[in-house]
Amino acid sequence: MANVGILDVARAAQVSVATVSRVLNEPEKVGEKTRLRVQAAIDALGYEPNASARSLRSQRSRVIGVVLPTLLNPVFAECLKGIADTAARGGYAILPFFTDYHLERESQAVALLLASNVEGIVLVVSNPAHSPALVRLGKTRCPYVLAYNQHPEHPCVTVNGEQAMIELIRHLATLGHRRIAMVSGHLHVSDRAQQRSHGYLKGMDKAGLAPMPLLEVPFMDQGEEEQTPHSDGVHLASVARLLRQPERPTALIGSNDLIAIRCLRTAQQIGLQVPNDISVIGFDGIALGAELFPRPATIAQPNEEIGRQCIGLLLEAVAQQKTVSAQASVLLPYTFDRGESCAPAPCSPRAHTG
Amino acid sequence: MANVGILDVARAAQVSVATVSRVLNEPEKVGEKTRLRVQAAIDALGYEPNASARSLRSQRSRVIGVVLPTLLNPVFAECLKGIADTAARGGYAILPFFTDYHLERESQAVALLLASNVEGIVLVVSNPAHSPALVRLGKTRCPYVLAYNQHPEHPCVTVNGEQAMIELIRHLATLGHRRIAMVSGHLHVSDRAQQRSHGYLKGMDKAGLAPMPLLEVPFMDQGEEEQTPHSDGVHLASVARLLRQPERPTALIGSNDLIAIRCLRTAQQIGLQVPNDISVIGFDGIALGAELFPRPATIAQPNEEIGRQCIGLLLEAVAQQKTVSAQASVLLPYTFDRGESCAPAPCSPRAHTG
DNA sequence: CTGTTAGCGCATTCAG
DNA sequence: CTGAATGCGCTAACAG
Repeated sequence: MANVGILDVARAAQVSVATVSRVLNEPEKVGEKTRLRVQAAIDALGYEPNASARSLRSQRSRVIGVVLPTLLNPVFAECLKGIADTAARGGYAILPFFTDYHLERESQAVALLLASNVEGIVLVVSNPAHSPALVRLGKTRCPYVLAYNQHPEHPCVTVNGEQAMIELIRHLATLGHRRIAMVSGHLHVSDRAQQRSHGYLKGMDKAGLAPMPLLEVPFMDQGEEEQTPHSDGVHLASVARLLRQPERPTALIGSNDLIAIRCLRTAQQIGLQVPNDISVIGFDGIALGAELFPRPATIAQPNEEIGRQCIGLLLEAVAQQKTVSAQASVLLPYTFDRGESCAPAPCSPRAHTG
Repeated sequence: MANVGILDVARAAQVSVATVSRVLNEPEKVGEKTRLRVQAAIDALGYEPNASARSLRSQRSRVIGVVLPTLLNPVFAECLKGIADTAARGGYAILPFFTDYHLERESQAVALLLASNVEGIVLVVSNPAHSPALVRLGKTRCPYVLAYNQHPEHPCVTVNGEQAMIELIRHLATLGHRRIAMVSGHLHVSDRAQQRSHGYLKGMDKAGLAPMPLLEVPFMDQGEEEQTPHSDGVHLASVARLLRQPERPTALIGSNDLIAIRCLRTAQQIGLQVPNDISVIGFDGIALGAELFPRPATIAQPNEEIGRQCIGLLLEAVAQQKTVSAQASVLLPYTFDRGESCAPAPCSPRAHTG
């Protein structure tokens, strides 16, 4: 049992509790001999320092708080893996909360985390520009880092989604695509979606192409209530409608991989060949994509690395007793993974040649 | 900031700290008037009780520990969602650890959790029959519940994987399948895989069919090291070989959905039509399956519900100051989701008629 | 290098 | 119903 306290160890090792505490926290300040004896006692008794007491006394909880939208989107699961691994390696545990994209739950999570004496927080908020949770955090000395969000006044770890989109459009244009459509999750709950759709518009403009109306679809990892199930599986009605038109797009971009995968399904259901009839491209680079057929093209983010870097910045700040500055923000490189769902535009369906 | 202590509130409300503590923990024992005044002070100052101090003093951390193999398999992500949601609803936070199927990390996680004063633990171990982590836990008063594992001497929440497999085989036999093969993750790291493959053998036997050699494949969510990447995506060499044989199976069962999805890909890559040429069936019922085309058939487990029930049992036990008994184990119902990857056996490739 | 001692912030006896 | 006092288990001064 864990009911063996520091005092028991001290007695067993014939030393004072202070010495035991030292071999635990500052081993170098203890004599070789004593240290070994204490360590032996610790091992023998199976002593584990009480985390609560330690945290209360030292104001160091050895816990990092995490606030994520959802685990149902593998992006965040992958990121959390990076976070968890790195934190564990640094001797930290994590205390995660999931918000399902609800603003109140973002604030609530931050409040709970602060009360828990977490030494730092990594979070993904809906929109850093209008975030009650961030305001609350800002009044604090608690270091924090945003993941996936982007804002000049906050420390962020992400990729340049707008830039990535612009390059993607250029690439698609090179492949002969002219009718390129975008399907996005709700813009009001995600600055990522906003940036990406913005990049889409900008990219289309730069490429001299006419943007198509943005399709905003409900997204399974948004909101807590289930949607009406369809007997034949998930179905993106508006996308299906679009794809049935003679003037259908030759390329379809999902604002994230989950949406892209659903687009893929919708296209295949309709009987379109991917990528021969239509190219489908996603954003995120979730690992699961590699298992699919066709492997969806995607703008791949280093999701685990994003998590790792967040913890890295946080622990660095913690060590220096300061918060993470906005200048410490890092933009990680993304890569375009062509997968098997992206090809040159087909010439066939009434394409305006030239 | 959270640096407002109970004493500040007490002063502001003109009461003693004891009274403030009471309105927080036993409001009914405080006079209406006093309570309101104190509550007002709490709100005004934005007071949040210090979790560490509270935990230290009361031995109640309001935290549930969680030990899972990995987040890269959506099964556990979904389960964790159920855990997190239910825990939060009950006023509990979660402290998760991920083991990547390493036994030592299971023990280590349990040790850390015990030291953190968690009030209960839900875990998925490799094999409950030989689990150092469980042995350690058993010496404790800390209530725990196993998820997905199955063992008569431990409280477990899962589905009957063996039974499910037997029924699946029967169903496949009904559909005319005779050459049914199974692809499994490493058996030595998962009692689920063992049960499922055992069910396969039993089912084949009952159906009067000859079992085919079990294919054991490396699995992406096992082990921490990455495997050699293949330029054209993940490739199950042994499965591909099997599928190229003239006497190839007409149905392929993956011991979990991730494996099934990879089998799907492999089959499609080879040029087989699913489900016309071959049926592919998985196990787990991960939500993402519904987005794929073809939607993989699967034995669907209520993953979130499994998580919920674990927390339910745990909180119940915590309330009664006792551990969860093995008798409290629950076997949840599974359902066979035919998806779009399972069809009657084709007559064509050299099938032994009769 | 090691021991002694004083709280960290709160919940909980025990009086009143 | 409320207040004063005690200590949860540990770390951090400060002595020695």
